[in-house]
Amino acid sequence: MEKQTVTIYDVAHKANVSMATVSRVVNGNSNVKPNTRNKVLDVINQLKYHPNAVARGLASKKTTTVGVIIPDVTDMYFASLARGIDDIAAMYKYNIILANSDGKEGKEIHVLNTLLAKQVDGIIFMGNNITDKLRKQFQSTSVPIVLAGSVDIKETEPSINIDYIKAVSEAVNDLVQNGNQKIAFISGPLNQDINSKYRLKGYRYALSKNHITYDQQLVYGIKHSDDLYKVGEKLAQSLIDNHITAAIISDDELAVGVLNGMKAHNVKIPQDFEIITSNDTKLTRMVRPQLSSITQPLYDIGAVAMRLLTKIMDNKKIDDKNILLHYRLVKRDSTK
Amino acid sequence: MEKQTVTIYDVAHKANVSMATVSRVVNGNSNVKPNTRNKVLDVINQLKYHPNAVARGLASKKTTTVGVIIPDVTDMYFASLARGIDDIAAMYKYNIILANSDGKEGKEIHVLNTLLAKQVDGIIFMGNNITDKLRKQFQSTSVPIVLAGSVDIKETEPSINIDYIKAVSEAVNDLVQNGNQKIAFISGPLNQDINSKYRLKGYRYALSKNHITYDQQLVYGIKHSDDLYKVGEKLAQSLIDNHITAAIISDDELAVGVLNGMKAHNVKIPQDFEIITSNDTKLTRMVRPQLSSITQPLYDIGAVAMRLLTKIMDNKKIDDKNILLHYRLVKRDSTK
DNA sequence: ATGAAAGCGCTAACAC
DNA sequence: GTGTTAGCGCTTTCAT
Repeated sequence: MEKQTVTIYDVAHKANVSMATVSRVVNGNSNVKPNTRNKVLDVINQLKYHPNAVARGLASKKTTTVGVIIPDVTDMYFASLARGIDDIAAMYKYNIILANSDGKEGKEIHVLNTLLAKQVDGIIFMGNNITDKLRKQFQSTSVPIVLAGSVDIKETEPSINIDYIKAVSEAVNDLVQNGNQKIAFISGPLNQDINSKYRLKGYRYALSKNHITYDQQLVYGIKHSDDLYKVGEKLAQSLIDNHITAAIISDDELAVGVLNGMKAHNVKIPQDFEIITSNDTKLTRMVRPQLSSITQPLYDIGAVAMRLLTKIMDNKKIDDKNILLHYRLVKRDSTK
Repeated sequence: MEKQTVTIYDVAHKANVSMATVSRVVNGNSNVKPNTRNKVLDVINQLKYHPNAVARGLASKKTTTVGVIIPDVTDMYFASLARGIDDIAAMYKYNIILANSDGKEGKEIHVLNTLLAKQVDGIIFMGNNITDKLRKQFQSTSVPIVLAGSVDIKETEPSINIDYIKAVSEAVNDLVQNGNQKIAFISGPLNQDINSKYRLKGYRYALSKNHITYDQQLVYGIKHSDDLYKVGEKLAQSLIDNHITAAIISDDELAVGVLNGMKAHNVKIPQDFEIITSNDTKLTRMVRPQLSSITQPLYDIGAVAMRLLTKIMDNKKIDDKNILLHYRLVKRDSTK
């Protein structure tokens, strides 16, 4: 009872045409007489013929699948991008192979190679850090790669991001305007470029603009952790001890942790402590007080990345390879 | 400068062996003299040969990829399952093609067929409702399918779930023990079996056990919506008007909405209103008060589903095709 | 232990 | 407009 596969040959045979003709109607090639087209279509229906994408992929050297490397699907930030990616992919008849990397270089490289082995037509990479080794891997393949919500300081690959430097700078400036002098910078690992070379830079820029001296003590670079929320929660004590009155935080879960941690210590938000977070995931609106945030067009970052990738895969020339999408600063209830 | 693909032929040629032998070493077949194996391995490294998975797929009729149909990756519940699925898939050297369906029958069927066209070796389906049409599609393919966190009232396909009836029943019983008489049942659409045939059943069972008459007025079946959180928030007024003092809620985002909605109306949680939610996503621990919840082993549901799928794909016989994983009731701060 | 050769199901020249 | 045919890169009998 193995489902006997019906191939293009069977259809051709039964319809009294050549395989080429069947292939043409299946692929919507216009060079087919309406008559024969219908005949073929009929047989296709009778036989319940379904094209085999693997065979097609081997013959045409295109799989209409793209690889998507993501640190963790359960991270709202990346999941939101992934949704944008998949929607646009579907729109262009692509499928995505999704692979979690935990942001670990080893996994990233491994998964990149299996994706390549599967002959994906393109790759969208998400990750907080592009190491030299990884960059080298990127460059050693001819398969197009686009970075989504992920910076490459060397900008060797096309990418979609927001201007993290300016965004953070604006946020910090806001905090200063509200009267804060001791503002914490809380982010993921500082050995990740996005934190040290972008966000922290924006932070320092805003401080200097406002003639506030940079204090290393106020910089919290969280090391890689499975549960940023908990880390944030535990940070509260130190924040209080250091007499800090505000924070710019790079991750929403981390920010929620800080928020709850502070509240647990009876610190009033925003009266005694202000928070601005960075990703504007739906979390920001679910906690109380709602978190003020840099807003990013999460879905669009993914969507634009995928759209850009399709262009590159189609060999269309692209004008801008490192695109910055618009961000805004949304004041909710964690700022005065 | 097109990257000239090096094939198994090139390796065979340069190593002075047949393609069959190269194939054997690549696939770890033991029938190769250590000597030749090493010779081949050497050449593989020199030539930087990488097997083409598409060609392999066509020849072997196995793609080592499985399709994963998910309503929405940005839904924490499903994303958590997806993570479990991918981890186990990776462990077994499978990749996953992830496709969002929005839980819409049309999309589900469409995506199922493109997955099949891509010759996936198996499929994991997640969705709140299995329609007759969908079930028919499932049955018309010989590709194994496993349902994860998704019930099929007819149990035609293998599935991994928790016992929703008992879980909800216990939760409601708890609410009654706490003195509540007017307990709302809040869930997604009641035309979805998981809500009407399972959860609601558990709710009614607990009520009758406690001699409380079932009141249709207290049953809130939310129609399909993009933003359950907002829906929940708006529900508060009605809950108050109906003098309801507790609720069992089927979705965490929905529950958070209700929680915040009630708080906005100055209703004290849990003193004046108790909430038990159902999925125990990390959201439950991020809001204040923290939500009491039925706890589900989210990651494991996905992991077990994938593991079961590998067994079926390997034609191993399976003992239990409809598996119920353990749940518990975790009392946090939204219950007395 | 190794090789020869026939496909896997389709596409893409190229010819007519 | 339609057909012929040579691959795409690999696995898998079947011999030896």
